[in-house]
Amino acid sequence: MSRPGRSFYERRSPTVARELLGCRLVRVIDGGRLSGTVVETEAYRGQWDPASHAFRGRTERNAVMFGQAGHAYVYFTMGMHHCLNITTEQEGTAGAVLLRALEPLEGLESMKRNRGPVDLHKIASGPGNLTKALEVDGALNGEDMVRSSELFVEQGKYLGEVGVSTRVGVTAGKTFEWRFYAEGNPFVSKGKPALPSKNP
DNA sequence: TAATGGATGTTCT
DNA sequence: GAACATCCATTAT
Repeated sequence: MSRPGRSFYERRSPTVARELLGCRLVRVIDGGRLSGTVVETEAYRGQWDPASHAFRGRTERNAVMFGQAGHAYVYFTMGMHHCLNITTEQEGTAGAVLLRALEPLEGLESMKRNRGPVDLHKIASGPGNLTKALEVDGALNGEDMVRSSELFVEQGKYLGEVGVSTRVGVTAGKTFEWRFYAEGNPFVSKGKPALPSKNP
């Protein structure tokens, strides 16, 4: 299985996000492989994207988003969870793709141990659950996923129908439909409804 | 089955 | 001090 090269990631975030569907995310721990097929992603960019961490410019936390493409951007959110992104775009331009859900392939027993007794379909469904299942945390922030032996992507192609929607859990930037998912795949996280019902 | 809110810590205003 | 790229248990329908 080959890996996408640097140039795969050095493109616009939404393009990379769509093409990551069907690829395999691999996490190596103590020589064992935990992996799964990417079934849900979200694209984030920089100054044009008000939902992005990089919208207000470079800070200590989001510096990785401005660097070379193909690196891991891991951040801690909501006091509880880590989220895993892969940086995109040309160096100097901010961009990243958030990995939201995997369909588990290898290391299922380890993932179950990491997550506790939950439904198989939910083991790596949702960005916080995904990082917990694969034991990804801040120590991997900045990791070069093109060269890393601990965390990387293997080439794959998704041939099914691609669903598109607004991004989950963001309050700004709703004009961009930059969430991509494998249509009908039970491992995709449902997220919040796109339009919460409000009384008039 | 759908909606609500608490846990929890980092970042930015 | 407020907001936040979340998750899940609890409550209401």
